Amino acid sequence: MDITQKIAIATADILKESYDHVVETHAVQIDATRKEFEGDYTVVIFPYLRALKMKPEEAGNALGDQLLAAVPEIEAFNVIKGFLNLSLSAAYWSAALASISADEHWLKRGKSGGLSLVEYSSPNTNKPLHLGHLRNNFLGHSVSLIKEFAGNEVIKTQIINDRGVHICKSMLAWKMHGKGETPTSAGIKGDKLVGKYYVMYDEHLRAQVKKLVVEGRSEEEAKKEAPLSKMVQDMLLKWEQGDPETIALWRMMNGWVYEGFDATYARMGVSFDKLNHESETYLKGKDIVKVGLEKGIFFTKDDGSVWVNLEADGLDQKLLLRADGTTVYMTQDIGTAAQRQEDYPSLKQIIYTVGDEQDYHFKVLFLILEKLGYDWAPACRHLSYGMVDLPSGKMKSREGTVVDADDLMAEVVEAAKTSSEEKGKLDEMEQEEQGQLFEMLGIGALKFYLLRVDPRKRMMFDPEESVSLNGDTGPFVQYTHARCKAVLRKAEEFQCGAPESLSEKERQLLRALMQFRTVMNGAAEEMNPSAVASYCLDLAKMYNQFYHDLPILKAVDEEVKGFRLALTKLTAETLATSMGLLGIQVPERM
RNA sequence: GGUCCACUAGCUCAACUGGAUAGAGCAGCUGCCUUCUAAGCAGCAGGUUUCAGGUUCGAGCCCUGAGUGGAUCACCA
Repeated sequence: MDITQKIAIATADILKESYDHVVETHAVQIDATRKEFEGDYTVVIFPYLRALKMKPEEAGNALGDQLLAAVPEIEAFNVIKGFLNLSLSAAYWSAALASISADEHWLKRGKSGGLSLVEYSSPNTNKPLHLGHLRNNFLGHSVSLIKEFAGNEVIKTQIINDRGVHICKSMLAWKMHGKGETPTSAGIKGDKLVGKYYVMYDEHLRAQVKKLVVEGRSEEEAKKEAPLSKMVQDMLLKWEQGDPETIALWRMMNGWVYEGFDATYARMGVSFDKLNHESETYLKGKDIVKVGLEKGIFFTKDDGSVWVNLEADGLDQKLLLRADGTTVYMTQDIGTAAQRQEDYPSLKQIIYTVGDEQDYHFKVLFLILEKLGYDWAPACRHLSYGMVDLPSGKMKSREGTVVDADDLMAEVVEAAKTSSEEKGKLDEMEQEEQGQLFEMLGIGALKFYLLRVDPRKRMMFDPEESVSLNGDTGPFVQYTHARCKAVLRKAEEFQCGAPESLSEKERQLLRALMQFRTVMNGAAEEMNPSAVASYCLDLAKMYNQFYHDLPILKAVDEEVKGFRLALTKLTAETLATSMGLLGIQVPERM
């Protein structure tokens, strides 16, 4: 049993037996003792002062005496104000380390928990991925891993927005100006090529609009009447009617984009178990809406459009089908949810990784799903994250301030290479292995940089800082792991020792290592990878202090040496596992 | 205008969900490599937690009001 829990139970017992004061064990507040005070764990006793009718110090001493007698692991205590600081024995700590090191489940995934579907990425198929997608993908992927580790079965999924006007724009521009250009002939990635035509369309359209405005039309009229707009609408219509030539073009250009995306995803280290194509699920949305209409969950307006009334839930009315019977965004999301229920009958939850500008949309979606009677609807979550800002402000494709995902990844890897070569520690490493290491460090730095911030918060992207390998960064954690490994390579066979006394650094490190499961479960519950990142940093800092202050291989006492080696081994494993949950690999040497 | 969300050191972020003297990193200054990896460690400096009230043993965190910034309130996705 966890020692803090043991102390909590003992505390509750004492309060009940001696003072007739009933406290739930989970309500007993026990924290790690702050480092400026003597002790390992601290019981906060302010809440019991009234019941005990004592002053803080008096109550602390009374409780401390009884805990000392009741819990054998406790060796000593001190009281400061309303805080009872408990010191645990060296025997307890070494036994704890030995037990965790031998526990084969400690660093392995749990088993309980239902089937969760995590959706992320979901880009439009008309332009390449950018910095915003990186945050989205890293978050979604990491949350999948964390949920899985906590015991859930997880299906990683994305919905591909392969339908609608935006892709038609690229298609049209390619048809008009492409001269049969392909990714191979142009020598660029497919997503980049399609993006190029999307931009081209936009430029031509703007020129046409400008001309019309000069001729006296309003901005809005001009946009509608521009020849290109009409051609795009025409093309969309043809697509919906299944015109073979249009469909073929659509297939080809989407194919280019997918190939490009796949290359980007591969480098990012993210993957998907299941894809949903919007071009396939939007029709299902229509069907579901019709069913809901029959059940009286939705209603029809005079023009024939279909709505849902959410006024009773404090929201407004929301359109689900246009008067002409075509679908909207919400309809498609309903259809996709229904499709998923069919694909996975045991589905318990869907987690949607989507920017916080869509908070309202998901509030509405979840309400509708609940009204439609999906029993897993209340468990659905919107993993809502804030936008990534640049020092120059918001990213805007119009102004060319978008940070391209491929470019950025190439940059961070290059930066990792440069700094590594400056340090010159890798001379003995094979060329190929070096390449892998730079990749690991660069991408690791980028992922860590984007994941260490609370997902819900908007964050600032500083290009300089993102490639930095010093300070609170991924490579700092990776370095610490490599450092542990270096020690372990030099060590002979060892057994976890049981020293007679422990130093402060050893206790701190071990206490942090023992926090592992609690931290991971919390991160899973909150869908918050930043909690894992913070944990990695804490652990790495503590290990480095420990490493710096105390000899490991050169410890004189064999018990001490064994203990410190065991600490080193567990630290390496814990760091590797934790970083793994962020989707970051750690090297053996660097 | 309605609703929602932010605001913490020069900058970027923490703070175990109400606990001790609010912590890290970066940037600045200063030390430590003939001892297990210096991508490290240690130190100095940096704060009225946007402001004004309130709740209580105790508030960065809860409540009220104000300020600043952002999102959203589409028959776009």
